[in-house]
Amino acid sequence: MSLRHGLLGLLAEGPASGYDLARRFSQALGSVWPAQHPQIYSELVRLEAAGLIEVESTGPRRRKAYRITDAGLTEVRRWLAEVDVDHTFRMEVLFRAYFYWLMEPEDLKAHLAAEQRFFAETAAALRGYADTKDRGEWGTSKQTRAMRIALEAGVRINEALAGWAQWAQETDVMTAEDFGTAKPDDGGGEPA
Amino acid sequence: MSLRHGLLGLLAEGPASGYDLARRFSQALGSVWPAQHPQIYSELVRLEAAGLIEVESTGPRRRKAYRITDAGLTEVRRWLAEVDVDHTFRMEVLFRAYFYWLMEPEDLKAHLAAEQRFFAETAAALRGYADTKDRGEWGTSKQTRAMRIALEAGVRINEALAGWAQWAQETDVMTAEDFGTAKPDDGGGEPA
DNA sequence: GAGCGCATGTAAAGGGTTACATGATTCT
DNA sequence: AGAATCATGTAACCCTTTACATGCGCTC
Repeated sequence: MSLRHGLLGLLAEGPASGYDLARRFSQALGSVWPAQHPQIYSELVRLEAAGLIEVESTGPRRRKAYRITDAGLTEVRRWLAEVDVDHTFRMEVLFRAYFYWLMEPEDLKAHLAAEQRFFAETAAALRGYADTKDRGEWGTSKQTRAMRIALEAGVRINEALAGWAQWAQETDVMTAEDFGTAKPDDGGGEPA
Repeated sequence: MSLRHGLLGLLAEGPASGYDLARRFSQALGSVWPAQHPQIYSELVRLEAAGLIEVESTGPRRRKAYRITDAGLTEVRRWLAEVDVDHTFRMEVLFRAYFYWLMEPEDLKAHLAAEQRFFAETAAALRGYADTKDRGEWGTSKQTRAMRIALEAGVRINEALAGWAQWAQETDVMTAEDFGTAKPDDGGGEPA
């Protein structure tokens, strides 16, 4: 489970409320690890019970800000240093590609064009954001620099996918004669 | 939920058992949409109850092969054509990057080097597989061509991430003086 | 005082993983 | 005969999403 450690990581930057954390997930973080507020609030309760975070202050509108404890800081660091990275992705976009052969050629063309646009726009937006970091508009703290690195990955992945969508449209791989006929081929298609 | 439609998509290629499908997920598909056998078996039961698939045959070792029905084929196509793509990813690799500032510099260096190696190797393996497709070793069916497109995305993403990991190691963004000190900065780091 | 955004939560359902369990067939 | 692999399933638990619910504080 990464959410637990993600929350600890965010709280390592400074105290924050569940609402604050949910906002950060809905922005940058949510594009690589979605999380909605009910999950965040309940995870915070568990983290507090485990002594990894504690209530720092209460504000207006019964706002509760949490602060990370020493035990919590140790735990994030342990996660980062010792727990193996899970390299499996979950990307519906690519999952769908395996089934493109079931789509009508016009639908597929439109789909790929829309994907290309989407990824190119996302990449451009992230690139613009990265540029503001490079101009120093967010300071030069360690956190900012780490975010810059994460941002770079986002830019490159979105650029790569935009390029892929363009390639897929241009390649004749999918435009051959038998494509888009009503029925699938019989048989599995395993090689000799 | 994508698994339901993924199973339908695979069964559209031809009849298969739960075991077969689990194997395909553990190979190529699992890298973009993980699924273990208990989930697959129980989903197959639900798909059969919904009339989207039916038992085609029973074989040795009480093997049960399923075949997609016309309703099932219609349903995958509807999914591909009408249901909006969910562009959110789930990538622990990138999620961690937001918290790199909490890592010891040596640990981070080693981590990034390992990531670069991993992605470069994965990209190379996928590229090799894609080449066998381009040499026609798997035929030229629609399915093969769709898989070729999915494969290309895998190659490009892994290449992009290998490049990113290399860039992250080379950039001085993370190697500045204050990195790796025991305590995080105080305060949130929001801009002016 | 009406409406909006802040802020927190609960409940229920759905999706996904891990552990456990079993039996059949093939290979050596 | 024993080991490996094929093949299916159940149970328990955990993670995640969606819907429902509530109240406070600020602004117009």
